[in-house]
Amino acid sequence: MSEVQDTEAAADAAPAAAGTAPAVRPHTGRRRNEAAHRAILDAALRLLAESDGTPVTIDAIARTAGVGKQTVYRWWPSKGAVLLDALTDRADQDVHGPDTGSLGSDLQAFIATTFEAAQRDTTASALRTVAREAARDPHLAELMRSFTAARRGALRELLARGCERGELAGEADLDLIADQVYGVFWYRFLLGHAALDADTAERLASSLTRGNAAG
Amino acid sequence: MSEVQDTEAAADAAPAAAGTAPAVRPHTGRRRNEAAHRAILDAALRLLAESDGTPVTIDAIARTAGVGKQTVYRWWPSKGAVLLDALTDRADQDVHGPDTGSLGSDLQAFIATTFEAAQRDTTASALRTVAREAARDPHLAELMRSFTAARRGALRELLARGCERGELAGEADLDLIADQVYGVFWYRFLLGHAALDADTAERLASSLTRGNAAG
DNA sequence: TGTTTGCCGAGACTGTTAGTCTTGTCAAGC
DNA sequence: GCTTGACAAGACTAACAGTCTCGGCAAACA
Repeated sequence: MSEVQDTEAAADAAPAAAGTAPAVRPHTGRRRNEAAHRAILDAALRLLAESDGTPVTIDAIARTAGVGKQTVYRWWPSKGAVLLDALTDRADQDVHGPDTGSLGSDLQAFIATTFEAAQRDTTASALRTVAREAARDPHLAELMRSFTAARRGALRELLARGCERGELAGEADLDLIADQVYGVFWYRFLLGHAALDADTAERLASSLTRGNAAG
Repeated sequence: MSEVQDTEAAADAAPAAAGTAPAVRPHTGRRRNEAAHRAILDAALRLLAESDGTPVTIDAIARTAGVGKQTVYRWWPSKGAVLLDALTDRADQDVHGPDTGSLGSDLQAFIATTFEAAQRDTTASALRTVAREAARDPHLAELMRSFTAARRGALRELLARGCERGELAGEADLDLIADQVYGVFWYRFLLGHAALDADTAERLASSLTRGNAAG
């Protein structure tokens, strides 16, 4: 997700003919400071986790990281990009559902894991804040869309395996089932009117399995 | 939902004893202009409907309504309150689910109606904008919470009827079922990655009915 | 060693918007 | 006619995203 521009990658290109575009030349000057990069991500994550719902500002991130604002914008194109990068930085990027051989237990494990991961203290507040910011920031919204699409895709695969095994009806709408899972998750997560606990995960999994079973 | 302060309502209270709070006295001076109130709501609704995702500003509402900004704040406490009021102004406030005697058809009708209502051109854009604003505005978020709670309550009643009739298992989690409906709805409505059509409503209703049937 | 290049921190600056405050006007009642 | 309080207009404040500028410093190279 980091937007590091690699100037050196093109350094071995042939020199441009005279009179055309300026010659590609090797990188010179001071290099980007990886420590600043990390400090920004760490600061963003900490502020996100500590946020009580109020938006996290770029000024605060830069100040906390001991970094100039311009440095933030040198590495990321917008505030949203920093926030989402901070959030996904340490999370497994390749989501992989469990594969126990039974749809019921796979699904329940997947849902329970999702619920649990979002409840972890540092994550919950950060995720909520990012979701809130995404509502206003089209750039972040796009990043969130691909983020959620990846998760949904993993769940869909899990469901497809169940379908192949004949545990789900052939005409079952896998996308709708996935959206029921993530719909409940986000709805409860953002409104906070009801729990997202292991018991809920179990009920949800069994309701979905029964509701879309073959036969 | 209008936050009209009714100064006159307390006018017939007994005069305060000397030395305590100032005496309640009848209203004097120019009265509030009901036409301005309506003009603001109409302007807000129109701007919400026309909004292409960019936030609707108070300045724009006031200018469109031909009204001073202060007048807006005289009637409503915050921008969010105006927006939600504009949105709910014409909607049925008392949500009532259908009652055909069969859970399956009741549920399907309820979901289909919900999906359909949200798709109406003027509503969809307005609802999306209000949801986006609610993400940043705690006051509006609170109003939205009670707004959604009312809808969820109507759905829950519908489900409770089905439960009494024995169409749902006694141990079925009615709140979870309701949250699946509204979860899918908001998830798809806000992300826009999949349709909210009559077919989806039917599949969702039947999946929920089968997944939580008695026996 | 000295020069060039480009990142660095610091912070001033611009533009936008929510919400408040001010001013002069106008209508309702006494 | 006087008092009261709503009214339109718009100046003002405070936040915040994102840009720009500046002097400083480190990496490569001559």
